[in-house]
Amino acid sequence: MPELIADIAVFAPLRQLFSYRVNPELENRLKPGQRVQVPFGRRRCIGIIVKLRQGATEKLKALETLADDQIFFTPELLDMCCWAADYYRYPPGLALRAALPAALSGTTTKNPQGLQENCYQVGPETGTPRGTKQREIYAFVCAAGKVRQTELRQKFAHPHNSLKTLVEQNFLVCQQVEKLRDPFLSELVQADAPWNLTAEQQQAFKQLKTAVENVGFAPFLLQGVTGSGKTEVYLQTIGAVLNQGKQGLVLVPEIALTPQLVARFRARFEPGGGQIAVLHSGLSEGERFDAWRRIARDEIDIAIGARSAIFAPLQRLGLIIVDEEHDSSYKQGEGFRYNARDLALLRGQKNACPVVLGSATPSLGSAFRCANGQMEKLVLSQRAHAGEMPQVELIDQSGQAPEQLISDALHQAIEQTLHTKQQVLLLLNRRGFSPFLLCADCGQTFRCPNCEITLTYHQQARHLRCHYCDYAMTPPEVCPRCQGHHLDPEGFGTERLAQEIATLFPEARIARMDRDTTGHKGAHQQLVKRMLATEVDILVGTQMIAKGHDFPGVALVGVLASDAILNLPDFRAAERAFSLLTQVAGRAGRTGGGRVLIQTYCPEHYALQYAAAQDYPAFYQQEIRFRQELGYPPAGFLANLVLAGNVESAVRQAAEKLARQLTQQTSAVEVLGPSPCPLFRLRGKNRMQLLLKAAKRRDLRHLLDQVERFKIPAGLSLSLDVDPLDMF
DNA sequence: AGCACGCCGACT
DNA sequence: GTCGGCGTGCTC
Repeated sequence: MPELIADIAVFAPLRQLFSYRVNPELENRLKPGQRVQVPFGRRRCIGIIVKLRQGATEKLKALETLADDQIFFTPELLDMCCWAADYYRYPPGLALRAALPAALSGTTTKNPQGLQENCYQVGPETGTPRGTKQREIYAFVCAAGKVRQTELRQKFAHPHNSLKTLVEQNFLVCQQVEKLRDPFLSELVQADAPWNLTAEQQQAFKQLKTAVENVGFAPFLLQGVTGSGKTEVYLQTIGAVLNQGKQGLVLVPEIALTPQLVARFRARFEPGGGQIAVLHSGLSEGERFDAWRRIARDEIDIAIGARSAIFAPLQRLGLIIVDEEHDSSYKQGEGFRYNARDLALLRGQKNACPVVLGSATPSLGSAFRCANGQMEKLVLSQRAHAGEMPQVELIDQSGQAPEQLISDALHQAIEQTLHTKQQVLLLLNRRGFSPFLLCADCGQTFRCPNCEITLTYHQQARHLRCHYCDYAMTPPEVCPRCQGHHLDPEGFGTERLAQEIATLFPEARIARMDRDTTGHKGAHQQLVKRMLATEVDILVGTQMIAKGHDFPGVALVGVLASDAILNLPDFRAAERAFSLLTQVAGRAGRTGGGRVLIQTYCPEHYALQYAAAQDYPAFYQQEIRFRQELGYPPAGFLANLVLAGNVESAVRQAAEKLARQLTQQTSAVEVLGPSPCPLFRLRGKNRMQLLLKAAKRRDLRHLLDQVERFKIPAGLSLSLDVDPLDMF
C-alpha cells in the first residue's frame, strides 16, 4: 500500500537523508523546504524536507510536526543547498542548518521573539530634575519624544542611574519595545537619484539591463578599476530588476566595513518605497531572524549581506551581485566550507537570473572563466570622476639598513604630503607592537602553548597575544631561561609603526586602524568618519584600510614590508599581493594626482611590477601560466584534508596510512603530503594535512569518496576542504 | 551532534 | 556494594 514518504535532512552530522511516513492529516500541508520535527533515535530532531514521494511506509517512523508556518527554502534554494552539501562533502542536514539564521538552527521548534529594550518618553512630572546629567538627559528626551535606551547610551556615558532616578521621580516613563539596534537603519539617508553614466558604465549597464530583461542565467564579470563607479552600475541594474517586479541580492565581503555601500543603496531605493534588508554581523539573533522572516514573507526588494546572505530566501530573485568577488572572506573557513561567490553562480543558474561578479582585481578563477568564454567580461577602465589613476613607484630597500623602517623616499613623500595638508595611508599587514619579544642575552622567544607560533607583543595592552587562538599572557620582567633583563621587541607591527611615525612626524595627527582598534562596535565607522572629516593626517593600518571606503583626502599611500605578503607559503601569495597592493593603491588620489610608494626587497617580482604598472591583464597572463604549469587552480582542482588529534604520533601514523591508501587508488590525483599543517599545533591539537590535486574535478570527487570510506582511528578527527582558499 | 549502553576506579 | 569516568555505536 504506497503512502506518502518524506525524505528529510535531519540536523545531525550524517551523510544520508532519513525517510518518514506522513500521516494523512499532514499530507496536504507539506512541501519540500519545510522545517519539521521528527523522532530520531531516542530523541526528537529538527530537519528539512528535501523530497516527498510515494512508497511503502511499514518500517518507518512518522513525521511529527511542522516547525514553522513559513518555508525558508524556495525549491531553487533547497536545490542549491543540497548540491553544495554534496560538493563540499558536508552532511546535508548541517548544510541546510547553516543556511538558516541561528535562531532557527536550534534543536527545538521554539522560535525567538525580538529582544526587548527600554524606551523612554516624558512623564507627568513637570519640574526640573536635580542632577546635571539628569537635566541633560531629560532635555534630550523632551526634544526627541520617544527615545530608545540604545540611543541614550550612545549620546550619554552610562545613563543608567540617571534614567532610573528620572523614572522614579516621574520625569520620564519607561516602556518595553522590541529592540532595534541596527546602526544602518537608525541613520537617516538623503535621497539620491541615478547619476549620469560614463560611456563605459553606460555600455556595461546596457548589457546587464538586457540580461535582466531576458529571464535566464547569465554570468558577468564587472572588472572596474578602483574609483570607476561599479556601485553606480549595480544600483542602476538593480533599478531595472525592481522594474521587472523582481528582487536583488547583493553580497559584500564584510558588511561592517561597508556602511557607505549600504547607505547608497538605501539612499537610492528607500525614498521610492524600496524595502531593503541588511544582514550584518551586528544584528542580534532575534533581529537577524526578523530580517530573514521579512525576506521569507516576501516583504523585501533588496537583500544586502555578507557570505551567508547567499542563503536569503528570496522568492522572486532577479539578480545577484557579488561585490569585491576576489575577497577571500566569501569562503567559509570551517564547518560548512562553502564559497558564497561560487554558490552565487549556482544560485543564478537555479533561479535563472544574471549574476554579476565585481572587482578591480578579479580572482584568477573568474578571469579564467572569462577567458574560456564561460562568463562575459564588462570592463570599466577609467575612473568615473576626473581622478587620474595614481602613480605607483617601487622603492628598493635592499641596500638599506634593516632597522630603517621608512625609506628616505617615503619619508620625504610623507613630509611633502603633510605640507600640502593632504592625508597619508600607511599599510603594514601585521598588527600589534612587534611580532615577537626576544631575549637579547640568550635568544629566548615566547610561543603560544596551544599553537606554537610566536606571540605578538602588544605594548599598549601590555601583553603577548597569539593571533590565531587569542591566548594572552603578561610578558615577564626577566627572561625565564637566563634571568636576563634584555627582553626586546623585535620587528614592527602597526602599533609600533604608529608610535615610530609619531616621533618622526610629531606635528601630524595619527590614527591606527586594525583589528585591535576596531574591536568594539562602531569603532571602525568612527575612524572612517574622523578620516573623512580630515581630523587625521596619517592613518596606519593593516589590509583593513584597503577595503571598502573612499578617502578623498588621501594623496599618498605607503606600503611597508610588502615582501611579507609576497612570501607567504601559499601558491596564491602573488595573487593576494597583487590584489591588496592594487586595492590599497586605489585609495590614493581619488580626486586626482595620488602617489603610491611600495617598499620592497624584491622590486623585480612580477606581482609588484604589474601592481605598480596597474596592469591586470599582464599579471593574469603570467600568473595563469604558472598555475597551468603546476596544475593549481583555476587550472586544476584541490581538496585539503586535515587530520587532527591530541597524540602527535597517532595523527602522523593515520595521515601516512590515509596517504598510502589514496595514492594506491588512482594516478589521476596527486597526493601531496602528509605534512604538518603550517600551524602544526592549532588550539592545542596536532594537525597533519594532505593536499589532493587533480586536473579533472571528476577524478578528485571520486577520490573524496574513498576518503569518506577511510576508518578514522578513535580520538582523531578528519576535516575536508574542497577548493581551499588558504591552507592554514 | 546527542544520547544511550557498557565496562573499570574511588567513595558513603 | 554503588556512582560515574568517557569509549563506541546508532539514529528512518
